[in-house]
Amino acid sequence: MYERKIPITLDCGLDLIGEVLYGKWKIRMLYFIAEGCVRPSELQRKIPDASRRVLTMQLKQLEEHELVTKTIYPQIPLKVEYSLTEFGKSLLPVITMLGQWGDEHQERLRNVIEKQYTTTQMMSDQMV
Amino acid sequence: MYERKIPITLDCGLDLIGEVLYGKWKIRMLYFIAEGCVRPSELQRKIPDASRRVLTMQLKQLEEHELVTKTIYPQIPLKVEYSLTEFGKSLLPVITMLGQWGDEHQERLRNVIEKQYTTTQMMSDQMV
DNA sequence: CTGTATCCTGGAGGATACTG
DNA sequence: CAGTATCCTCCAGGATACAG
Repeated sequence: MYERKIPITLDCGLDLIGEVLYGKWKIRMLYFIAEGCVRPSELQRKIPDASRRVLTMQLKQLEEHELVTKTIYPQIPLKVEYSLTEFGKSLLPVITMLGQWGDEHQERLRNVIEKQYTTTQMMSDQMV
Repeated sequence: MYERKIPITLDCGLDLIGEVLYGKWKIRMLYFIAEGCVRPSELQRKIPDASRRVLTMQLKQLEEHELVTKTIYPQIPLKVEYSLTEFGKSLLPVITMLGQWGDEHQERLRNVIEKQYTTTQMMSDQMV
């Protein structure tokens, strides 16, 4: 029907990127680090819904995946900064595209998401 | 440091697209449907790791989010086909880009992922 | 300030068996 | 063939308290 416009290897590419981007806050963190929020406390402020523990964990994973670099300044109080590696920067266009699509279809998205939400609501209301 | 190259609204765009793409198999399903695997059984075959139940659930969500359309042919045995809406098709470039990035960095990705995996292994080995 | 150790919970997703 | 109903597991992520 769509005549295989997409080369098959993509399938595996999706796996791999999924591996690296998996984690509730990772994309956001990359995004904010790119924006200049390079210290954990800044990120924490930007993403208040995330717990400190998870924030740290996912930063560590990003580091293991070589998307960010961690720099420790041995001061009191401690100062830590994260920055994107070249590898990490190569991901920015992808993230930008994700965000742009969401942005461009903002209204429609809000509609369909809201609609689905209220449907769920109705169902749980009926449960009572 | 990176001087805010990315417009701030992206942040919300990321939320919205996340909402719609959230689900272990959704991106894959969209991808395969675009490729011409339009029947549930075909998708099931392409994604054998997914359970029938979840496959159906996520298809239903994609439908609610207006990314796919469901067509039922009242035959025995039943025949069902899914196809991308225009809205859904607008997502293809994004998916393609995701997959391409993963594809292009395939080797490096395999390395860092593998490395992290073995690290985890070592740790759980030490646990013993 | 940054990071770790514990404990706990929600809910996504799997297995299985069933209906139409 | 397509979909649903139950039941169950597992772990990502939150809360909290503490340490360097």
